Amino acid sequence: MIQKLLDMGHQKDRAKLGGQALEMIAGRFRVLSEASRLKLIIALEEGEKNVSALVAATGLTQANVSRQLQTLTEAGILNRRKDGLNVIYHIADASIFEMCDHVCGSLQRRLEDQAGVFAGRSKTPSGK
Amino acid sequence: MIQKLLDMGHQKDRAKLGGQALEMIAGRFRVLSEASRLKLIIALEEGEKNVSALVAATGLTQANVSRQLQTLTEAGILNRRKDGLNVIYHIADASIFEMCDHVCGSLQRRLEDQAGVFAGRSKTPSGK
DNA sequence: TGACAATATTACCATTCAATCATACAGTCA
DNA sequence: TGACTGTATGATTGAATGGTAATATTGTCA
Repeated sequence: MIQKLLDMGHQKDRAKLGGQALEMIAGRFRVLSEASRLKLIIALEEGEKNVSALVAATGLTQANVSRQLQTLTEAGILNRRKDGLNVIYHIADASIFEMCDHVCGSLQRRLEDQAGVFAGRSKTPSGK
Repeated sequence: MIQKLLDMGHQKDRAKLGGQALEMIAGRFRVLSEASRLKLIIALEEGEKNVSALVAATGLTQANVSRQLQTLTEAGILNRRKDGLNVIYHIADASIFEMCDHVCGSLQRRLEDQAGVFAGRSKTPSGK
């Protein structure tokens, strides 16, 4: 099974992605599909932080932060390190930020097209 | 509000992304967080298809395909075009595929690291 | 040791949502 | 017109999960 999953990366043809691989990809997207988790990721971009600092930075409750950090860590997006009473989290997979930028760009293009419609200069008719 | 969202793309500093922008980004990820929808996207990579063809290509039920196509279209990822009885869908935002490749690469690196642990040649200790 | 601080976990509720069935709608052709 | 095909849409159900409050756990210090 591990091998089957590893094959995924070497797969030239996305059409041959198996159900398991698709589920893994979908799962990764799902981890990023919650604003609270994105908040945590972004707060960690400027440097590693312990839980208390993340609570302060995001305005989320301690229990919630702890929970979402677990999700992000299990997904391999964050790493944790203990330092006395503190647990310090940091970004383990910086490619996350490229993904966010990708989405931002995509959303921006979309919004600009929509704005264009209202301005009467539609370039990309939305086949309604 | 539109302007606030448009600002998103010009934002140099992700830390300043507002709550609305974060919700939009999370929403985009959420659309991609279901294997059935990824299946449809991948099926459309080789070219536009009508609903029946997508049902055949994915093995999903017609009602389900129709539902997910609606979600994808509303998200701006697909476009629709009517041709007689048929409704033909095609990719509207090809950057989706780069995102999938990104995730694939990220997952692959992660799996290889994990495999390395089992092989006794761990390069990236997982701070457990 | 006891008191305290930082983090994690448990139990729970409320919400979201994918999937399905049945049915409605739209377009074609006889 | 009616029969048929392709697609969309309620209505419903079950499962997953985010948020929270309370509590447990872990480590520090006096």
